[in-house]
Amino acid sequence: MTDATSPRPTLKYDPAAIQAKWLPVWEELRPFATDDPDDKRPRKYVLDMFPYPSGDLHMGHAEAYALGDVIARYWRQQGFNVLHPIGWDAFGLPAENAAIKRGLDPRGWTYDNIEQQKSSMRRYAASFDWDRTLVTASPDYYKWNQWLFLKLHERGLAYRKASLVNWCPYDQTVLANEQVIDGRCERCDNLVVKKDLTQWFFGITKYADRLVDDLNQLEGTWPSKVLTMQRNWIGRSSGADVIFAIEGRDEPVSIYTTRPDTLYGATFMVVAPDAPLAAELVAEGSDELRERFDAYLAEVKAQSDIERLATDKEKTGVFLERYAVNPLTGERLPIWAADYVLADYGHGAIMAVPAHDQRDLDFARRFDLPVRVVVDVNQPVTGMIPVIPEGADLEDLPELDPLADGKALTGPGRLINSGPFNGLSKNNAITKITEALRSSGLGAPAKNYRLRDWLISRQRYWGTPIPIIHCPSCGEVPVPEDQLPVELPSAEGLDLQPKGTSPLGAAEDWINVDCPSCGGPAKRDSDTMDTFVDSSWYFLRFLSVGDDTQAFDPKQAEKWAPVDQYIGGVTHAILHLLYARFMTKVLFDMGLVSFTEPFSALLNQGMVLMAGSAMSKSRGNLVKLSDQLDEHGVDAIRLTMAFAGPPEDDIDWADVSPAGSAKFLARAWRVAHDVTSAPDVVWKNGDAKLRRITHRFLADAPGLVESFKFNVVVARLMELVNATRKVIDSGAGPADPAVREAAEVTAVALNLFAPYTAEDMWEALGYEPTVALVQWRKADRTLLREESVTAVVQVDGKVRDRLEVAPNIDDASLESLARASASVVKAVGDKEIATVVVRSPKLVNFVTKR
RNA sequence: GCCUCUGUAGCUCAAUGGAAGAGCACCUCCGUCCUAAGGAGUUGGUUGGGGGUUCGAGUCCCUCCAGGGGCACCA
Repeated sequence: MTDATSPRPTLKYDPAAIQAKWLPVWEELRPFATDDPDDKRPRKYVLDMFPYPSGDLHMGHAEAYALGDVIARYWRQQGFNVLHPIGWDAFGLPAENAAIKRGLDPRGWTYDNIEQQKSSMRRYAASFDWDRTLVTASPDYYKWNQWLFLKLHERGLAYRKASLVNWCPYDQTVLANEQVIDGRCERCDNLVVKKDLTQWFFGITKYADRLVDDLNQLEGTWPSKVLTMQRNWIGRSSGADVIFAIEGRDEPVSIYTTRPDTLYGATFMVVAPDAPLAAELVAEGSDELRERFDAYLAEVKAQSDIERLATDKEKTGVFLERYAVNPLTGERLPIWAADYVLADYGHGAIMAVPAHDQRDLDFARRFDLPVRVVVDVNQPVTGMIPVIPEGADLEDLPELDPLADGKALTGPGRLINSGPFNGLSKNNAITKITEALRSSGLGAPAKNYRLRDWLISRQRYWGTPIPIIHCPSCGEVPVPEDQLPVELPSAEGLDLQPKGTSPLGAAEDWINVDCPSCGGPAKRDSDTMDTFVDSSWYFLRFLSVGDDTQAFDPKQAEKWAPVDQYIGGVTHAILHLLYARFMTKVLFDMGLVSFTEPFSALLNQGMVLMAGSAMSKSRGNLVKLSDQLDEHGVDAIRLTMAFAGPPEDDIDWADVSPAGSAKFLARAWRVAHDVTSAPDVVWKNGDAKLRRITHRFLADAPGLVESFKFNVVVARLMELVNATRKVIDSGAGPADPAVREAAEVTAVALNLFAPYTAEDMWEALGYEPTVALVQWRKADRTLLREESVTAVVQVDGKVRDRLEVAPNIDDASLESLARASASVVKAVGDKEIATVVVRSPKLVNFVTKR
């Protein structure tokens, strides 16, 4: 029926069939296992942020794991032994809330979801090492959370203190600062209130400097956006502590300022109304003053954070009828209490310099306080050179009157009204005045941080129990290491409803224990740990899953860690990454790891949107991953994720075409099936043009993958397939060796994006599975060279001629060729040539005299 | 308000300071009993606007416009 002239019957590309065909083969082959101790390949650790098992996988997971898998598969093709594990961040509120709602144990709900996600990931063909999974909710994981807690406790890095903490009235639990977004609970979006409670903290502020400084190591391999966010969050600033005497008080008061140069411009002092100092200062005042202060304090405390943070809010405050003394001038400064000064930053008190600080200026204008300019910003300086614009009329310079125009002068300048410091530049004055204060014992250089210690205790059930026993006679007693883990008791019979105290407190059999120290009756700590503790070190546990003698084996850490490439959403740009970085430094100090940063490189993938907005059930724009997989096949979805754009950009599902991806895969697949030559054909006899395209691709793709330009790789692959098709249909034909070569390269490259299709092509081309372990072929450099290139000849920048020349032509020959061109001669006419720019072999430009 | 990134074909993106390109989509044609798959081909641009540096600017500088992100009483 078929003869030479009729088209070959079109083969049917059936994604469902090839998925069913290859999945069991791979399960059998275990191509991604990393358990061979004799493996001599160099190592790479590629890690995707592990998922929270809140249901089946969704489009966001599909994107993240598609992109992470490109990287993992790529490094295998480059000859690396790639560790690419997966686990579950399985503790936390959603499981507990779901359990309450459905009357189930969080355990069952969590593990059911894990099973579902696991089977979806397998079908999705993510190249995970399935022998290295972990679940943070399992006792053999959280035992080591508890162990770490005890280690931090030993080092004074885990401690309990009473403080005003963020409290979510809906979830009935405390929250870390990091979990409060715009004054609202990160999880449930309800307004957060402040509560005075005794809670457990990790001393992350002790590491603040290192957490900032070590970010420099990550410059270039982490998104600069994330580095900025980390720096902002830690919020290091430097300046000076200045000691002010207080009239009628024995003890002086320290304030912190970043602008010691403006000390002569201080016209009043402000203390935080909720700081102990404020209460003390009014204690001896009139009844009327105390009443006014108490009313103000009550008002401030009643404010939600969201109200306090409103920047356009008018300044409020109360004059405390007391005075401080400027240590350099002896000037009396009235002391006010105002809520724009925070009790828990610096010393809870400031010197106010309204001329040079916008907040102080707003306050001064509101309460008619004096404003004195001490830095003349009309004399700005860079280094030693004044930069007043040349010819500027000094009379025309703007008046220095912040009181009138409401704008504080924050820029550089020279000091005025500052006694012996007049004439110094701002930066110079900062040094000089700080030094003057230090030598007379009135101050010292100081640093401050926005970062606060990490509040880790939670009054909820579904988390790691804190391994501390409270004994009436011995106090806080750590659970001895050999008694770990402190297992979470069954939820059965416990009321998990949030009520402000941990549900564990009601587990009588569990909470009451003998004190490990004195043997007397004692109680376990009933709080559980923030789940960010779990995820702060999980990347190390993957190296030693199943080891019940240690959290991780330092020798394995030496071998694999730190993570070479971490992949995850930008939503974790602050919280998770900061905590993992902190924990790594603690482990470094303990001598357990030899590195100080956990993730050498970070890739943030964007989100998957639908028609411009985030997908959600309530919006009714939810695209179900399982539907997409059923309709288009796994490979088409993975390819769509990679092709949609740069990984860090959001993908709008309304803008992409999974059907188009499937069409391309079918084309590629058919090309492989059209190949008629045998695997041992001699490449060099193949079509030269196609071979050049193939080898260009081989040469370019690695660099593109390594710079995460997956979309460009896919576009290049499409070009390659189109070119191959052309040779098959209207060129040298399907038997040409170049066609086979191109098809093989396509199969190997497609393994990155579409592993099922790639495997099936590989089989059609006559090879055994699995294509995932086939090495990337080196490009043949000699094929990349063009035998001739087009040189552009310009006259005065306008293209006048094009010349076909040898790629290695020298400047002189190219110039004389160009000079000989008729169109050049015509364009130059009788004008004189002034300059000739030669950039062989691509360009000659004759510039004429004008 | 401050800082920052990005504006190139309908969409997604390329282009060491040297000819403005690719993929997808669109359109036309071939093919087919019909439809679709499949194949061939053609369109498509003031590189957000303006100014500057340069022999030469998408690329460097200034400015404006638009969008994204971050920070926003942390002294």
